[in-house]
Amino acid sequence: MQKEHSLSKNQKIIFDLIDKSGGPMKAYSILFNVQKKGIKAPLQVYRALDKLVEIGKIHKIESRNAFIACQNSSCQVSKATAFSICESCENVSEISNSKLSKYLSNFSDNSGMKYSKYNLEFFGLCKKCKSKQ
Amino acid sequence: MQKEHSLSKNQKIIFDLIDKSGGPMKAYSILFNVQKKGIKAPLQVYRALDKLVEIGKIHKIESRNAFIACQNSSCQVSKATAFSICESCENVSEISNSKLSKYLSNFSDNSGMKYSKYNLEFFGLCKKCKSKQ
DNA sequence: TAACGTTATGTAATAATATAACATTTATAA
DNA sequence: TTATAAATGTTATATTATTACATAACGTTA
Repeated sequence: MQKEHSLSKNQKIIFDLIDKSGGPMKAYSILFNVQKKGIKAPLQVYRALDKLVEIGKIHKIESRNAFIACQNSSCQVSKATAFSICESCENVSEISNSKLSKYLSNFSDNSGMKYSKYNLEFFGLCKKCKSKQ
Repeated sequence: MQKEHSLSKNQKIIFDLIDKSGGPMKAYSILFNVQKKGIKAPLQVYRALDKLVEIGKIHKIESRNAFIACQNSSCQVSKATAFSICESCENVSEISNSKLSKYLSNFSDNSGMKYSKYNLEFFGLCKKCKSKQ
């Protein structure tokens, strides 16, 4: 049993917003959406985002500067993430494929470096966008 | 035989700088370094970077907002990239491992989405930094 | 070479993303 | 309950990237 993180007020507000949105959200869009709840400054948002990333409740989509709620219930920490990104509609989903994660977690090259973390982003067209072409 | 891209003036200046640096460079650091060569504005840098990324001469390290010269001579287009990043000294190197690239290029999940591109970033401590701990 | 389309360049302004610095408050644990 | 860590609030600013518009260079082909 792992320790459950109880979120602080701002962390909870921001996590709930991202989680409910169902997709990736950008920091300033989050800020705009939580201003009515008293969160007024970028730093308040970034601090909550940092913490949420740290504990694995959300992930950052690096190529998009956006944040998405973890869709993988077993994901306690963000150390092995993989996403599929549609280059047309920008839909993002988290890939949870145990073969892939096993393969990457065990990957080592000839540098002698041991990797403790990875992030993988796949790009293409989702089914919907493909059919619209 | 693939078409050889001849770089324009600005593209060449900027590629040479990044290539010679031997590591990742950030856009505004590039700008600072090429001002003596007449490139004065961010947009001139970003335009050259965009083109160089497009033709595969450089890659963007998304998690660092930095650009590195392609270290893989066979890399004509940036569609399958993997990097190893040291979280202490920020050294970055491109991984060229045919098994890995084959595995990822052929990867498909149950979404039915066919991926045309991917970017993978591994994180850890390089040998040097590990030994210093 | 003239005319055309495409690619690259120059320049100014501004948008979007993220952090520094400092003061204060709240939660946690010894 | 006191001390320590974690979170918050606020202002200012740093960093990264794009919009908009004007001009120049290049490549093709009539």
